[in-house]
Amino acid sequence: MMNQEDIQKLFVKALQSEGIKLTPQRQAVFSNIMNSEGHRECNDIHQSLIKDGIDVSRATIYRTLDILVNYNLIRKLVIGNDRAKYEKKIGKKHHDHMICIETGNIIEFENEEIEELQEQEAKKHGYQIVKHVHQLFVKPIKK
Amino acid sequence: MMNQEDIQKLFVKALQSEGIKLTPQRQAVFSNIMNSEGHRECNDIHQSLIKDGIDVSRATIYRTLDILVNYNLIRKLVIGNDRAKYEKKIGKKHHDHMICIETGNIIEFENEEIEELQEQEAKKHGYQIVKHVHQLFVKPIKK
DNA sequence: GTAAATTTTATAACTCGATTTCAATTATAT
DNA sequence: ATATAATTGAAATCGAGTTATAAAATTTAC
Repeated sequence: MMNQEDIQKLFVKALQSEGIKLTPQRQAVFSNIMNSEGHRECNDIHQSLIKDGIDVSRATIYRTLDILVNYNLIRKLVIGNDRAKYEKKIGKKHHDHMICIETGNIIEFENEEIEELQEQEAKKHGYQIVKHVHQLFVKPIKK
Repeated sequence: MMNQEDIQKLFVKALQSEGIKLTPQRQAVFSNIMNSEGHRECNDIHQSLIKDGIDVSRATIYRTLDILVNYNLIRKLVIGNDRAKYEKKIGKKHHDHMICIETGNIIEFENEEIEELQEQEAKKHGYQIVKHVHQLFVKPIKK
């Protein structure tokens, strides 16, 4: 299990690797994501920061998110034509998403068997998986 | 197995259901897709039509593609941030896609087990699948 | 400690696929 | 034929995301 400090260190390291500095804005974006749950879009983060009296431009938020994605600290979710969503990744098990088309609800699911099968499927074609997108668009089963 | 005529009938029916007419432009777009293989974007279709001396605007192409998607005659593929791609659907078995990140090649794959498992996964959460997106971003296995 | 150099930021302009508006064209009905 | 309606293409618009740039903040040099 990773604690707050360790996570913060990963962030600092990522910035160092990028050769850029730890600024209040970048810290604010990072903290905001790390102290939240769920799937959040740039606007959510922007709003949330405003509410805390911190005004960071959307441009900076996007730039920071890009870095966090590249260093595997967060995951970018693109579902349909909606705005991209971001979720924290460190300390969380891999999972994919089920999206209820009636409510918009996003449900996380994990299935080792599927993961294994898709590896095999790639191998069968002479490839190895670098990343994957697996989204189920669902509706409730009516009783 | 479905022949050309049957497929054409489905198209006519779709237009009827929409309450719109079978125009030369719409026919041209439809024929172009049905007589082609692979994953094609609006521009590909536009270019291809131009080459045949048929000038249909991109607006009309997009409008027609939308209808074809809604009536399950073609499938819309959105891969990464690229332009949407379309492939004919009728007369083809369901499959998902593997995208080589080195060449951009798109490989189709089908895996009954995965299909089954994801159905179960949805069920487990009280849902049934309406549609799904399953894309593997891969690179060749080096020997 | 102050000035110059560098980095970072926010604003606003821009990008680009896709969609929509609207005037002009084409088809249909009477 | 004339009126009505549908369709089209060009251009305007959309919107998430990116980029240019000038101002602000920070760092570095002296």
